[in-house]
Amino acid sequence: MDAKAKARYEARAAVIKAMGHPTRLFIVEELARGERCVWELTEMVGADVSTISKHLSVLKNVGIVQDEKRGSQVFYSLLVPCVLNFFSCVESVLQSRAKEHAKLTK
Amino acid sequence: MDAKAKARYEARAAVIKAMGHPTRLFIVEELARGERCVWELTEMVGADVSTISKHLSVLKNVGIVQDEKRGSQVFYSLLVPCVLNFFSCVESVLQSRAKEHAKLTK
DNA sequence: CATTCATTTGGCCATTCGGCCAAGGAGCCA
DNA sequence: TGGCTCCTTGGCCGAATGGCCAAATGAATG
Repeated sequence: MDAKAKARYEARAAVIKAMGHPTRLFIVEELARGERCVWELTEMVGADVSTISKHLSVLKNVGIVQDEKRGSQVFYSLLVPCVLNFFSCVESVLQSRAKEHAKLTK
Repeated sequence: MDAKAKARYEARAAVIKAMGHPTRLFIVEELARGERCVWELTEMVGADVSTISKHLSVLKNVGIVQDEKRGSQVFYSLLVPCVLNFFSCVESVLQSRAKEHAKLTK
């Protein structure tokens, strides 16, 4: 694996990694329903505002969401909806794992 | 978000998180071509065998790959091929980011 | 049964992550 | 202007991650 290939895998991994956190996963799913401002998400998640803000900046930095300031509020929205496709695949991974587990405990 | 919902997001995030590492991403892509034993992957990646072995166990624990011992070697294979769908979406995230960047530097 | 080869596991260390709190803008309204 | 609300940033700290080396395990072969 040369340096160029390595950089490509790192860029890809960064995007996926950004989704690899329960709170950020929740945020992405919620933004799929429509734009939300920071305190709305904060209320839903039940964490500190600063925590949510940092999660949002992670998602923004990799290009999954975008922000728009309107008045005193900042509204976030999903920039790349195809990330939602992850969910169905993840579910099938979880199911296949459940199946494996059942097999082992048979 | 109640405890049950939280647990569901954690389980999902764990699967995605397992993909969120350049080396593991490479391994998944390579296993999509067919089964590989540990040292083959080790050679391709160019890291320590123990490192690769640990990456493989991460992927195995979340149910993305499976292992099969044959003789003195352990062959890994992709259990849930739909994870490959991630790649095209990740590419479009990267492209949308590139586009944003171009807009900013205009 | 000793040895060798393929892999996993444990330990250690540096780095990153994720959470909260506190402080710092930025816009709005009196 | 002063004070409010909304959000971001910096700092701190405990926990998790990722890498290597060294040691343990397990199978195959002499």
